[in-house]
Amino acid sequence: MQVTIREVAKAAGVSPSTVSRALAPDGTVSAVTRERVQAAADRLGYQPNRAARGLITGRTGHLGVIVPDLLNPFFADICKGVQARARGLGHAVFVSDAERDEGLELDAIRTMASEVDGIVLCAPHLSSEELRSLDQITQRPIVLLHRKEPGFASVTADMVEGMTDALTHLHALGHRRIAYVGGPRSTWTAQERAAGIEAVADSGKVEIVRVGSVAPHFDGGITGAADVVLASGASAVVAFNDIVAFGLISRFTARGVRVPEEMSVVGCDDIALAGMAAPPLTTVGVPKAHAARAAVDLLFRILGTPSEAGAQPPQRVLPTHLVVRGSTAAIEPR
Amino acid sequence: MQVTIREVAKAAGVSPSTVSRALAPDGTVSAVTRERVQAAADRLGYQPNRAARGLITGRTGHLGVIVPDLLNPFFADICKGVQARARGLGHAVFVSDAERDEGLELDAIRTMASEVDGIVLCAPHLSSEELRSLDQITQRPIVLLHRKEPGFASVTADMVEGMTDALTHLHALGHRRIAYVGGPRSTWTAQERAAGIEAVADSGKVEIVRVGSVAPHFDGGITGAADVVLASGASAVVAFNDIVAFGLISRFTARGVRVPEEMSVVGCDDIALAGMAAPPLTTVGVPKAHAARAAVDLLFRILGTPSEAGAQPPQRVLPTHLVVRGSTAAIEPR
DNA sequence: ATGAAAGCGCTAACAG
DNA sequence: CTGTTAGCGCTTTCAT
Repeated sequence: MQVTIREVAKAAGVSPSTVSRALAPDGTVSAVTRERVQAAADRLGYQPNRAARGLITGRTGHLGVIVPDLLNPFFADICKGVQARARGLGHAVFVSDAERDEGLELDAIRTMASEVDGIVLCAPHLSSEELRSLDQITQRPIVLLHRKEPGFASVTADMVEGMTDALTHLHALGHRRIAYVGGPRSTWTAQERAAGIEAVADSGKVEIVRVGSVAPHFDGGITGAADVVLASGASAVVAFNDIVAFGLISRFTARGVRVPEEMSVVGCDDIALAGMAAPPLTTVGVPKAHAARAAVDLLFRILGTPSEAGAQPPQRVLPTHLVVRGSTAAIEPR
Repeated sequence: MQVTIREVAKAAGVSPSTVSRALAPDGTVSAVTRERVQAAADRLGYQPNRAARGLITGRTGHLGVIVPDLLNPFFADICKGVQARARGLGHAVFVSDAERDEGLELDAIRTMASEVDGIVLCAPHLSSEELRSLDQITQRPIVLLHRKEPGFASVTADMVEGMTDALTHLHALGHRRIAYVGGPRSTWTAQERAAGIEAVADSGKVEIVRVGSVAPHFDGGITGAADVVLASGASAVVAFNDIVAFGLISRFTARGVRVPEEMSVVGCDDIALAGMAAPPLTTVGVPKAHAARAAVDLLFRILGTPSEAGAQPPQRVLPTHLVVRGSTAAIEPR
């Protein structure tokens, strides 16, 4: 069936434990032995059985990542980043798609908890209470990605900065009345981004028209929001994310409103397809792969250091970068 | 740390082996004992340790899925499908992104093999020989997704049908000279799709202009291909996939060629964003989630039945569906 | 129907 | 530096 450590031991003429040590990064073995064991292992195609190892070390060598929806390229990107970094650190990763469902997010965490060393969690739908309660149950460290919560380690993007840049950019182009189409109100992300907008609105340089909240996918809800934007007299619109921005543009185009000549549109996330759209989308670039890698690194740092009870785990905030493309333009002089 | 079977045993006043039997679906225990054990397990919040179980049963309860690039929504969709079905069947899934690299595809398979019950493999970059050699090594069942290979179970889409539909659609719109921009020549997928095109080309109803092969992402290579298409005198183009189609459209637009008025474009895959683009993309819809589910089901069927040596494992071919949107139109009368 | 014992493949003491 | 011993948590003979 599978080549075990005993067979390698026999082939190398040593004991199983010596093989174990020779293959461990910090095992105390002579260089000669290590080489001989390594050769035998390679020749036999030995793959250590992580389950057996985990049984004794308490480490599974597995990481988990939970996202609300893999169909959203934003999260696919995150999975890719987590996976790449984890591989670099010798860990395999379980991916769980929670289907934008609060219950499934909880389920996924509980199921995973006993099978991984730690979890990178993107769970915008979970309430703070649920999040907190869960920390008691799963004894595995969790790093929140794109969500900040007291008592949790996290990696987030500075959305106040991002939204400020977006609105400043539009202001510089002459726009004074700007619509904001928000995301699902119950999600942390939507609240965070809306807060970013409000922070700027308070400055009074531009007038913000708040247009409800839409589901972050391309559908009827967005169509309605687009019509509201059109009726509002705004000359530019910032969308909750790129997908929503695409939906708005599609509707504007259908209504004969040209982007960016008659309406500037700014998305958020900078998913890969943002640059491929017509017109290419100006958007608030949120770090994805980078944030994912940072989250994994944070997880490993926590795994490496015994957590002091009561201490606030590290929270890392990454910068955003406004990516100016073709969907924004100077307001037309009349 | 974690509640083990011994603690449950003690709490229920029975032996560990009885707990094991009581909790197994087909364990031979008296109803009373089972109930008592169940109660104790629930009370203590017992979660069986899959690693320990797997060590003895040889089943891990894990599945693996390997894709060439999670950033391509096509594969993200597949991961989502695999994950959803696996969860329904009580399995967690490892995802591995091979970064469009043949070596990493092989690595991923080997690494995973010892940790999963089976693998859903999307590996367009692997050669047939590598694939075959690998089957000898990993004793775990593999289901090929969107690739067919003798000796392997597989789930694929009928690309001859898909390409036929695409070209028939364009023919009906009056197009007679149609370009085809192919994908990376070394990949199975590109060969398969090109073959689909050739099957129709042989019928002689339309003239096919074969335009090189491009990497399936939005970049300079596509720009060049778009220019070749423009110079070829074709009035329509079929692209290897939707991403390439987006790239072509972008270049056409930049060159002042209107889509679909002056150039019809057909993509392939029907990724979620195909319908959100401007214009919305006409594309050959390839089953993704459906194929992913079928692959998982096939994997479980194989796991459930002892494989007969030499027998050709099942190969399932799914239909495609042409999705007509706004990027194709009747040729303009002159 | 239940308990005792023997490992699955591996690592971590403990000797030597 | 290396071999021997003893399990990790669980299932599975084999007795009873």
